[in-house]
Amino acid sequence: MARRQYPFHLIEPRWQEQWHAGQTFRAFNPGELIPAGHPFGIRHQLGGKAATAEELPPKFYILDMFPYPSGAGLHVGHPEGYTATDILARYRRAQGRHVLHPMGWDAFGLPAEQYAIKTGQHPRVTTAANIANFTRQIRSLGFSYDWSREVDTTDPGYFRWTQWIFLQLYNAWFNPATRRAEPISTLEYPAGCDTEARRRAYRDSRRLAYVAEAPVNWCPALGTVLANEEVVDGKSEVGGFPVVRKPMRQWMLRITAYAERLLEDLDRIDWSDSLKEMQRNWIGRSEGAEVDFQLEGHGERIRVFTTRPDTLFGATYMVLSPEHRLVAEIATPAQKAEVERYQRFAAGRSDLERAELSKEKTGVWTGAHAINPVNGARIPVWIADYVLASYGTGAIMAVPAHDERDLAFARTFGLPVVQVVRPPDAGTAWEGYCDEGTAVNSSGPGLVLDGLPTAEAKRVVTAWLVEKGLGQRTVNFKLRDWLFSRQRYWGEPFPIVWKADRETGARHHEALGEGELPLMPPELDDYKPTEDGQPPLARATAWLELPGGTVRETNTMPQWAGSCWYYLRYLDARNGTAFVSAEAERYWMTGRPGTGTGPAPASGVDLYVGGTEHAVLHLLYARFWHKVLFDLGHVSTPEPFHKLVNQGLILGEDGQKMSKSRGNVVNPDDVLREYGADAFRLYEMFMGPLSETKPWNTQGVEGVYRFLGRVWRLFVDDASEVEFEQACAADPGNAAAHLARVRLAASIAEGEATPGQLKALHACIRKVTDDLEHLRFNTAISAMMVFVNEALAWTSKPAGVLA
RNA sequence: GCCGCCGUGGUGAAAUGGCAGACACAGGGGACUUAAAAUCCCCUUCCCGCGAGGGAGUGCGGGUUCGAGUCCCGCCGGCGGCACCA
Repeated sequence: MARRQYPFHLIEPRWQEQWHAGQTFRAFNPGELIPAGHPFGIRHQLGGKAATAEELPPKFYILDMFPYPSGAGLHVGHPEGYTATDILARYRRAQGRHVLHPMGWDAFGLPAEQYAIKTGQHPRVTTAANIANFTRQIRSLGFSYDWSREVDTTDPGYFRWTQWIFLQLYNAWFNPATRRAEPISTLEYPAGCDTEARRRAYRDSRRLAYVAEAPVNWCPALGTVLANEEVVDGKSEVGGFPVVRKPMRQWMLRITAYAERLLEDLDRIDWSDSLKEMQRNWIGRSEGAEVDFQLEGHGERIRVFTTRPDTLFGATYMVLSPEHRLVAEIATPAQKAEVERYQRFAAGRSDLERAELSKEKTGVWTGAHAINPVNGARIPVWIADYVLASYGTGAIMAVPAHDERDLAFARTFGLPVVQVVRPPDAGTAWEGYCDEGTAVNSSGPGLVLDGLPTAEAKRVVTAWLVEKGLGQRTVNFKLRDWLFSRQRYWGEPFPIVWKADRETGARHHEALGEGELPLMPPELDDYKPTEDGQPPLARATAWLELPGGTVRETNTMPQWAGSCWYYLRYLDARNGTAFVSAEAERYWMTGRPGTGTGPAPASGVDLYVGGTEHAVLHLLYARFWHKVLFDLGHVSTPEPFHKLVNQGLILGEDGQKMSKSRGNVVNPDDVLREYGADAFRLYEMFMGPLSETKPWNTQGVEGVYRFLGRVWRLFVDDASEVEFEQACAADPGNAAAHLARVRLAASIAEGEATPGQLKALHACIRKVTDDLEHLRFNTAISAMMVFVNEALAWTSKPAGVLA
């Protein structure tokens, strides 16, 4: 180990201990007593008072993405974001703002459960041990968190409210007229709902939390289903295990009802373009039309969705998804066997196989024909798995001349291609495919599109379809409802029971009352998932079975449930009667301009820093829950996170992603022991811009460590430094006492600063201030290096300039 | 394939449209030292030159501008996301 540049091992723990003992960074809610001696009370002259929201300084809420406390301990990526937010928290406090800067644990999750399966040790035990280790590591980094607000998603005092929020979703429906969630009691029943059973069925079909039997992503290796967002390239995001489609009865959350608002409200928040774009793409809004095609010799019509109704004249065949409800009806006897064979083939193909073979088109003709409504043309109806059952109407009109996929299919099966759009640059040869242009060959009885540009042609043909009762303008979304149940042990149990009907024996679900929360999970000896998708909770018969044939729901919630609202629990973490008090929520989430400098308080969390891996998971789910809570009057802002910044990934020294198998993982504990928390933090900020991906470099840590040594020597008298070293060598036990005898350097004196010294100081202050406002920590640090390098050369160092 | 972001020394990176490479790392030289470590000083984009100095230079090719790393157009390369979404 290199010689210690300065005694950080004595300085850092001392301050950390003092901050902890004195709750230095505690924030106070309106109405909460502020102890007389607390720094916040002294600074704002509120000591010994219970200040109202009006008396408190304007808020600034700085949030970190709380970690999953894994057994591996803290990763160097965690402190990157945490240091950035901590610097800003301290800066805003210095500006007179009331800063809320909390930390907690996203502690439900698969690793603890898998460890339990292997060892039989209860996840609660390993989770507690991991949290203790994370706490130690994070404390030793000296962050200014308000630990009085610490949350743990696995604490019954926390997940009680996660269950409560689920009940809010369960007991609400989305009113398309008001575009808001409303209590289920406002739901009006259509004619025909004349029995309680029918009303219940209708009600249950409208709830924001509902049960559906649908093909889901089943992961046999994990023994659970997964949300679309958790499946990457046909494999589980966690572990990379194969995922297959399987029809199962699952709990769903109606996030699709909020698709339009989730999209629109991106415009009112301050996120990076790339992140907003990712959410936009995921929501996947597309405008188009639904068009009905009459089947030849059959009463039914086939409805398709298209974004290009202007190409209707080029539709030369139709394709239904293999799962489409009309397939069995329309397949002609001659084709029936082949159609059924194809249906089985398609059903057996995993998502992975579909993705890998996406270039090769497969399909069969049903034997049926449909009539193109614009020109009366007789076109064949095919089935193919390149048409998805779950998007649009599960059926398309194929326009091979103007759609690449249709063209590939048409070429494979020798179907006709008819050009109906001429590209704008008419000079170039038409290669069988083009997007926008001018309509050609597109006129029939009562409808003339020829010569119209694509946008105009869309309008004209849609109006014609509406007039004839053959179609309408439609908007479709890629976003699917959120599959919300998991077959796991280590998650929140659903506050739901299934009651049996006395006459029919059929079961229906009912919610527990709020008074029955928290619903604790049962104790189990065996946490193993089952092969058939039965959750482990189903083994806990004593817990499961209630009087009168009633049984509990045995699925649990996904890990996202707890992280969907933790930023709200921080506002009032110890509240036993509400998930957050209305007053605390209003104070911390709605901005009130007031004294102090810095930007005006934002609506929602002022600054949220975290990794980009949650772009379409946590960040979309949390916005959805927040909007539901907003609609139901539980929170006062439409969006949870005003400004969001993604920290960049920190790579290993070899420029590769850090991983155990590559052996390039940097352990924060080692860095801390060798260089101290300040050097560690400073290095992570000095590496480069916060949002960039950048490789770790231990020599770079030494560079900033040397800088901190220069700062130390700028202030400390050379002779007393030598005495300190000698005293420590002679009597290591009293290092702290030796440290207290270290003197200020003789060159530091009271006295007038020269114009040059003042200029250097103010250039530094100006640069650092400006950089902090824009989160440019690397250049702020370099400005301080410049100043210190210059100050070291001064023979007389005025105390006023250096302090 | 589509969308987004990004291409600057040996490396991490700086640069409201105005002296490209601040600040560091690595490297080279020197001081101190018996020696090493630590510290301090000097050099360090590339090419030519002993030197003074000269020339080139921000992925490539064009353009706008008095002036372009920065703005516009077209390529090439890298990273991330989406990927049969009709």
